Amino acid sequence: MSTARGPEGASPESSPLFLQSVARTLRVLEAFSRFPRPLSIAELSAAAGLDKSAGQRIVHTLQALGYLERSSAGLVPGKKVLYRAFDYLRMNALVESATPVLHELRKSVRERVDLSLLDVTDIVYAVRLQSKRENFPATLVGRRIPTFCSSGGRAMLAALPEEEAMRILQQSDRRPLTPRTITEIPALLAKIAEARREGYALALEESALGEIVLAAAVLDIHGRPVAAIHAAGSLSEWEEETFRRRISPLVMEAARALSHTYKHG
Amino acid sequence: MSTARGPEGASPESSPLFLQSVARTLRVLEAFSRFPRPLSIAELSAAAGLDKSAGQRIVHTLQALGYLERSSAGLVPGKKVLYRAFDYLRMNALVESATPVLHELRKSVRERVDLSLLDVTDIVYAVRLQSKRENFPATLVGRRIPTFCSSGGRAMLAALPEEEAMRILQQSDRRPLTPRTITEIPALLAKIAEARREGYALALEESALGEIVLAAAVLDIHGRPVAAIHAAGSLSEWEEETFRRRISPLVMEAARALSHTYKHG
DNA sequence: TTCTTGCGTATCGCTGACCGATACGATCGA
DNA sequence: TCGATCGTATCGGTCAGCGATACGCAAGAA
Repeated sequence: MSTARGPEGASPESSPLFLQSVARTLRVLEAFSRFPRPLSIAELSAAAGLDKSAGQRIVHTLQALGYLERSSAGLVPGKKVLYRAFDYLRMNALVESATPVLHELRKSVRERVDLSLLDVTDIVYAVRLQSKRENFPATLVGRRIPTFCSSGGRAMLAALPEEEAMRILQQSDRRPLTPRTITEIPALLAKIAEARREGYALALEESALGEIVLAAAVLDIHGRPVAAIHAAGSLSEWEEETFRRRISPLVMEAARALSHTYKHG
Repeated sequence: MSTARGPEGASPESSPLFLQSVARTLRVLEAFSRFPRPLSIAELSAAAGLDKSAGQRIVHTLQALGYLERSSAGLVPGKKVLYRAFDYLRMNALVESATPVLHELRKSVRERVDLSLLDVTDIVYAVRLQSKRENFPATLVGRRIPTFCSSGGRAMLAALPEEEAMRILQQSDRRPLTPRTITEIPALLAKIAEARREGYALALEESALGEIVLAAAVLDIHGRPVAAIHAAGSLSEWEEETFRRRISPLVMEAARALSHTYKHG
């Protein structure tokens, strides 16, 4: 997100090894993240900070390669991006071993269960086993939400050295996703401390209204958090206390089964 | 795959608008498709047809941008590729409207159901609702299998003008995936004709042993096939005739519900 | 130990791939 | 009939990127 860096090192972007042509290419594809609709060449160029000519060339090439497609309303991402996601998922040993565990968990909790991966200030959903009808983007693999306001994110922050968790909180864009999103650092630290104490984290309507989510961190062989297992229920069907009591042991057990096994990175 | 082209036009790769730097970048990311394991800079460079220096620069940049990550055993795809897949899926109106339909279908057939998208000689799975334990890569979104030997692919070929279907068959790399894969053009044409007649296509152990798959095509507003809905069962539990009789009406109904609605392209 | 091989990393002068200004035709609404 | 905005195409200048080269390190063989 931000270009802000710690005081320590030279940024990778200023290295002579950093190719602006590569960065430009990816900025074009990333435009759809901010503007999720068919875009014209001009819009893509503007979103990527390019002039019309540069945009035209990059779009032409990406289209020829299948990373962009023309729809009636403009350019959209191409099917090739799905192939690349497949490459990611199939090579990820954690995703592989988590899949049967999640299915098992899904059977016992009978609610939506997810596996998310930690990516500093965000978490990404890598496996999702949904239950009921929900709003569409929220059910997709690749979906990203802020670490600070997700149960899984906070479960992982709780497993990090405090100073490191603090740094991530400070880097985060802490705009609330719902009226109930906790955004103040002290309150977040309290929730993280609670997660450390209990072994799981809970989020009440912090990323979607009406939703209660509980998560536990998956640790790698060095004890560092790499992923989290979530279980999500509806507040129309669950009391907070019942949810905690019934679901947390199952989620923690699933997370423990995956922890300390692989190097995961 | 092949660079072979029809006689008609200048290839997009020879256009002055085609940027080799963009193509090189993507060739690096595509290396994992052929070599699904952590790769060194040297291996990535070789796989992408680059010398060491060019590879070093591109890898450095992709890593800085989060499209490559370092694992203990080498470089692997980065989480950013998942974000791009999310952009694809959330913008795809067909995927969106198919999701509830697939859930409904899943409930009535109680077997794995998928939505696949046509990409000329391949089909890509875009939504997957699995049932039992299966081999891992076969359950992932983004997975690609040849059009000619998948039930969904053949259902879509049946909805194309014959000459166009023929051209796709001829372009295809028709190496068998299992001993039971049908690879001869006349036999394939017969299966396609059957699909056209029945309204659905069937594949018996053609992409995975022990698996019976049945699919129907989803048509866009112009009547062109854009996707297919699959239902997959195990031969240890199903007779072919029972499967056809019980499953085909449900799959065809689901495909019909999605057809002719959106422009889809 | 010493040599070798392969790795990641870093440097640097040359050059052609790419830049961006420019122009043209089509489409669409006002 | 305009003007705005789109996609498309052209072209000479130049700097981003090329690739040869070299260095340090780690692992394995001799």
